[in-house]
Amino acid sequence: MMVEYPQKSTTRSSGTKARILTAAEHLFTARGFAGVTMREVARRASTNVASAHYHFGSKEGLVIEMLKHRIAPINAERLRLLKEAKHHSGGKPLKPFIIFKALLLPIGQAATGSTGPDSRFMQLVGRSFTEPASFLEKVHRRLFRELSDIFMVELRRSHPGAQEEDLFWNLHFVVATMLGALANHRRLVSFSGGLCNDQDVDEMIQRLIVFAVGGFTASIENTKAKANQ
Amino acid sequence: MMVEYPQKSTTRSSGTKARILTAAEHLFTARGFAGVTMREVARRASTNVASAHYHFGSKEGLVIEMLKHRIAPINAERLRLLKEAKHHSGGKPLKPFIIFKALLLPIGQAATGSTGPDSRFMQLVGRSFTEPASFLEKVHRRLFRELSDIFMVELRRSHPGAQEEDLFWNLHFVVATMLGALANHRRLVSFSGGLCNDQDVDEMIQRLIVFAVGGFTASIENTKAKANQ
DNA sequence: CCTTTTTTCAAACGGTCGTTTAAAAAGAAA
DNA sequence: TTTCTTTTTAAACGACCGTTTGAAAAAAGG
Repeated sequence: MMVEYPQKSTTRSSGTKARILTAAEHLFTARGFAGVTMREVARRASTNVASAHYHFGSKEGLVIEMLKHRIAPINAERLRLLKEAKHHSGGKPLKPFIIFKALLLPIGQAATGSTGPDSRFMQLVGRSFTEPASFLEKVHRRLFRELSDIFMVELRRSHPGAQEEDLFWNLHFVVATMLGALANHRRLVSFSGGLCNDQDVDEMIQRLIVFAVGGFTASIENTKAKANQ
Repeated sequence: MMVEYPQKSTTRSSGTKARILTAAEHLFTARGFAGVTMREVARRASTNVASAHYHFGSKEGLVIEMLKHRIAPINAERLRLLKEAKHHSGGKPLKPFIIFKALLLPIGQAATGSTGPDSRFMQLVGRSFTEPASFLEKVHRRLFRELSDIFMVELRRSHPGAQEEDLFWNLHFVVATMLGALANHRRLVSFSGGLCNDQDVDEMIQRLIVFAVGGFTASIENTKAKANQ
């Protein structure tokens, strides 16, 4: 599913800026940031390179703005689900299952559009983390730092006896599982000989949540057991 | 830890080929495949671009040969550990903990060299999976297809009642966790405010194994419970 | 209408890319 | 040494990169 990028406010431009963003999303998803040229983006958007630079300043600017447009709504939905869960919990600590559902469900929703599942978008997010471009680190910090802090608060509340360090490690593993699973989805299809397909995104997310909660809980329990012995 | 690449057999060359491989490993690790030029590799290896093309044919050839040199020994060690475990099990199915230890320990060993831990190499492997370059897919199939098949055999033996599909999904998640955790290790250090460091690779692998086994087991049990209800 | 601002465009700029050429240097075999 | 093969080198090739220029077109304000 490729989203449409609506105009921010009342500008005079036609849909050129939005077309460039959509084209960039398709191309960067397929071939990475370094593997796509501004000329290709412009051609796919039925415009020219100068127009792309006029709207985004630079190639970096285009990449950053596209990632923001895609990731920000997902993170907003994550925080909304978390707040909703807290509202229904009556002040009690949330269960890990609820916390990680809030973290993982929205990315599945984002990948399930009106035209069916689009695993390419999931690859895009996963890849944005492993691409070595240094300017991406700043974007990630801006986009995910606050999210990480808020989820850590809930994890602390739900595991009062746990070490801070353990919570960080295991949240890291959960995020790693999510990113790795999304980014390398095609390998599963290939190695399973087609037995596992990539059409049912919901199924994948459900499996992912179960795995993440299981790993997280097992790891926390393991450390607790070691401390008690 | 950057390995030294010994000469394959009795060639007339001096260490140029080995120096190019080492230089390529450093640079590709730091900035990705598309982000490094042949000229940079040659300069770091104290030679010139024509020499690199003479030894490796093309930039793709250099990337492929470097990955092979690094990954093949790791996979050999994985198979050795698995065979050793089978030898000690007396014909009984291996426990998931033993299976995943064989899968995950060797990558930790590879990242712990004489000069201390080198998380850059872990990033390299993780990145090689998310880089969009299509020629990498062929390399991965060659390097990991057999490994995947062999580990699947052991997982089937240890989970006789489990669905084939579930085993594939959860092996995928384990590998995804490993790759994601390795590739994005720096984020953990950053988001934990330095509380979790990246110096103790052994600790990381131990935590990874516990998480992986926990997630795998929980997911298999979950499906079994659903089937029985 | 005319003026002013925003948006689009073809063309070009300076640079760097992966790769190749052709000749010199080095090494092995005799 | 002479001959033959392998390795190294400087220089160049053609293509493409991100970005900029300057002017035309379009839209908005009066």
